Amino acid sequence: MKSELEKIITDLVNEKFNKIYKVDVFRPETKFGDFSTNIALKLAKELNASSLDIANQLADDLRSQFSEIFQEINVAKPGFLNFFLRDRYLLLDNDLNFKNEQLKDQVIVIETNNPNPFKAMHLGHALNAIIGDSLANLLEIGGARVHRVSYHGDIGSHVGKTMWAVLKHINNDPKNLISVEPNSRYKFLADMYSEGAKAYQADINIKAEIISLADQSYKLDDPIYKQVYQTCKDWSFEELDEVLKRLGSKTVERRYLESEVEPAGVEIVKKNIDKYFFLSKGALIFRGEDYGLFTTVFVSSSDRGLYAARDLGLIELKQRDFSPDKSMIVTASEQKDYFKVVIKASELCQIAKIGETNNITTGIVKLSSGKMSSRQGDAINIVWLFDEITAELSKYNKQVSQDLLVGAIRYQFLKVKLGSDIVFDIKQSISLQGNSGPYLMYAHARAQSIIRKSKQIIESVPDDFNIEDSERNLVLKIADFKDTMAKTISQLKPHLLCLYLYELSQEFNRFYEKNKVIGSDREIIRLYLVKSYAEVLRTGLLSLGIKALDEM
RNA sequence: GCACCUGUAGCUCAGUGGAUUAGAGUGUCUGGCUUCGAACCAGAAGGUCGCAGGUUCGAAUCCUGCCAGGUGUACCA
Repeated sequence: MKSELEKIITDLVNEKFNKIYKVDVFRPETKFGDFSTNIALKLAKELNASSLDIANQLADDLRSQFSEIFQEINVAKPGFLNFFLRDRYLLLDNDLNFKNEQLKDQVIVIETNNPNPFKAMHLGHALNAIIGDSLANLLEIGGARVHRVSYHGDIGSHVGKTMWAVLKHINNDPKNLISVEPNSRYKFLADMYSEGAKAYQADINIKAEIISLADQSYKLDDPIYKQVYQTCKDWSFEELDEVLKRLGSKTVERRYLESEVEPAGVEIVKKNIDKYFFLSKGALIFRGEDYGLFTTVFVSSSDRGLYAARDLGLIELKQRDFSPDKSMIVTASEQKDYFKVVIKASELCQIAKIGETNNITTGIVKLSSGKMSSRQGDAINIVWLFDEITAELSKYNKQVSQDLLVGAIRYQFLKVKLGSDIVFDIKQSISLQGNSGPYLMYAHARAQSIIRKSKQIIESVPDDFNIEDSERNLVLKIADFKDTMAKTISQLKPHLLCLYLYELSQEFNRFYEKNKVIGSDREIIRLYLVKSYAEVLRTGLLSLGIKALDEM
């Protein structure tokens, strides 16, 4: 309805004052009206006239020309126009098509997760995966042709740390890997990494050993090393897949590994020597300062492609595999400036079109209190969070539904503005009350319960549709869905949708408290509202990767 | 040092030009289940919107300066 109103008023203003203005209509506080516009205030300056006079003129014209739409039009103090619509114009727009002009038919490749094998997946990885996956959903809904990919570090120092501890643990005999129970492999690798990381810090001789083992991850020329490495890598991905599934993320189309993109990256750098890359202290560097950035080493003095070269290779491979119009890389904000360098280099080397690659940055997950056990270093293992939330949920139900767990975690991470740091407080993060996933799920289950129990069948808008005061706020909120969704997609900000769905559910709960549906003489109309609400909530949650439950 | 980000209620966060009382959740206090699911609802208390100027009919929101915190800044990713 918002856009329709904007069009009506824009046309009127253009005709009346012979000027082209884009009129904005917004939702004011409910006491002022259903919709408002400040166009008179803006016109007053241009026309050098009283804003109240202009508002009154517009109000008169709208009243006489569109009396079937407007119940009432008020002019308020500085010059606001406030509109109250007739009931049937408040109805939900049933056309739930969210195709976005900018996204339509665009080929977009997006990295939806990037946890490393050979170590545990921590909260930061989970945040990254949840956001990446949800953004991919939104892009799809907006009409883009989305390719989900992932990228993982299977070479380098973290591999050395884990391998050192693993080899020690199995006495350099791959056969001993059998002693690790299949369901404890994840924990095993996490422990091995932790042990290796500690030893690396503590002992200078072990440090040298680990560096050497890290080096082997590139060459794999030792048969025993290779076999153990391969097994652990396979285990890692089996476990990562499992964790990602538990997070509610969709599977990726293509999994890229650092080991495979490194040669491609080094080749690009070497092709562009003395053009964009220069030899300095034995390393190949990119002089970022020339572009307002900073110098970055792409190939080390020992002729190894560093992460910048790998990212360059990755960009090329994605280009080759998908020829995307847009490529999105989701990372933590600490890599923001670094990616400006890589993207600049990729554009200069003509691997990717200018503006094609975007780095979307998420915040960092921080801890609110230092004293948190069951973690290594300062990284909390995501599995631990699963267990904590499951324990909290089981206070209500013996059987904790996987969908509810997914909803709790995803909502928790998505409700904060994309890019903001998340201060992780365990108490708050497992809270099932207030602005939380379970709150939304609960409100949905309540609505479904009414729908199940009512004997009335209603598929479309009741003929004699009208609204009572106690129902009005819910109707207004439902009607906001389309705009909210459009905004969420065009700005790629999931928190806008989260906030909306929460407020929507609040309105539903208030409605529920005040109005009896079943047995009421307004049962048909109210049942229609309940169904509309449930449908909007279900659709909204689904786009965030959360399945609304009918019962819980 | 330079660059970017952040600073809103005890805590965690929305709100980026609009409406005499700046919004949620949480925490504290109070009230509400013989009535469609109380993982809910209603109410109270709680804020110099980091500080100081400026622009504007109007500023948490825009501009300038300052203060505080975070992140990045050549061979880790």
